[in-house]
Amino acid sequence: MLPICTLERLCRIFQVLEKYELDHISAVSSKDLEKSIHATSVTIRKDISAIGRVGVTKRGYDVIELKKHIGEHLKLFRKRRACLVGLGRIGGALLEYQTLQDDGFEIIAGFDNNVNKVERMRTDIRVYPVHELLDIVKSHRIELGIIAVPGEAAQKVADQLNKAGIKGILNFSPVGIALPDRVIVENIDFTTALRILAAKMG
Amino acid sequence: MLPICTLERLCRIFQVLEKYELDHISAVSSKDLEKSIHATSVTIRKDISAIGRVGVTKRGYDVIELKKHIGEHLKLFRKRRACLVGLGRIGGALLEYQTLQDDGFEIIAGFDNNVNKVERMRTDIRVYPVHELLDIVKSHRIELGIIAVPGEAAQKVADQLNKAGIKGILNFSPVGIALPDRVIVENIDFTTALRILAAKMG
DNA sequence: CTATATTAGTGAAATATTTCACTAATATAG
DNA sequence: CTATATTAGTGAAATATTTCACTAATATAG
Repeated sequence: MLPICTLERLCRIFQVLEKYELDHISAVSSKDLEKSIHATSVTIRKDISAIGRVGVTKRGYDVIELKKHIGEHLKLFRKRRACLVGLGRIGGALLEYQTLQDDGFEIIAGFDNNVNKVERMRTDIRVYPVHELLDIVKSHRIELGIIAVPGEAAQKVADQLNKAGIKGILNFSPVGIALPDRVIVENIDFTTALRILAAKMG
Repeated sequence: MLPICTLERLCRIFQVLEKYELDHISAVSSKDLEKSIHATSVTIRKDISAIGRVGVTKRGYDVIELKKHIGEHLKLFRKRRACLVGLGRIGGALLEYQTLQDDGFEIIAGFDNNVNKVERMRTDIRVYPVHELLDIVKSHRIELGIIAVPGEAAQKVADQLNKAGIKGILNFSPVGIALPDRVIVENIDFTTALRILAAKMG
């Protein structure tokens, strides 16, 4: 198994490569990646070599090839069926990210207690009331849930998603959610991120 | 110096303690924190003991006291003057987080190329066009910048903030920004977070 | 064509981080 | 009151991660 930190850096490298690709830059060295990945070149080479070598001496890595290589090893090209719970500001911001639709993630359903919210959204995902979550997630075989509800509702939503057999959760709410280890949880918490930043600033 | 990972966990513990405080729970054990922090109790005890002991055998930690203790060591109670660049969906969502205003962060100015955006916001921060960024950040001695602009504008904004002498940046744009080490950068990237989640899901 | 510089790859050493295995303290059950 | 269970704290061991120090390859300058 790949170390978690390697896995995280590889995802970030993947992200950066996408930008290089758009800029039609064909090759990139581990040294080039240092600044944007915030790791040393040797760490980056170790990370890449952990999934098999693809670099060329003196030229670096072929952008397209490396991206493909990382994507395959991390199974990033496999379409993931996802749902979005909570269609407030953050939920809305997420739907605007078409990258998600482009790249591996397919948001199949939205949930909100106010079903009319969909009318204000520029998207065509189906929106359901939260009490239908269990059924819809099961019947559409959704494997990934994005929680964008207020903190006080997050654990309840997480429990529902868990009950429906979800495999991973991206949690935007400011409270940590507790679930069995079977479910992978990634947190994105603005306030904590700001505090970490402040603490690092000293 | 505190290890980065300890520092990050302490920030998360701080966050969780806030919730306990609201629920009027007076004491918490390292075991209780395990699930929400996603670390073992012994790691949590090590983290806490790294900033000086405050626990009580058999009872755990006093919520209020521990929160105060962490806050002081991490200088989380010091007001930080911040600005927000980009008032689109994400910027808007951030402004709604009153926690930021409550707890250590004071958003003093907003920047957007469309200055009229302020009218749609339910907030009373002053909004300026981006070209005034350098002046405003300097004159208000803002030490922290939040970048919530589209990827293609992020590096330019980061350079401006750097030039204005900012100390830390919270970057919501999906591109990594390159700055001298003097500036602490913390990234929040939805797509990468989803990919990390997907990769961990296997 | 040759020397030099740059770059990937990698085993080993160094460093960082977590976990083990224990002690000390004390609340609680009986 | 006594035994037990629970919890914090912590040095040492174990593990994970990064960095060092090197080799091999090759593009580029001259």
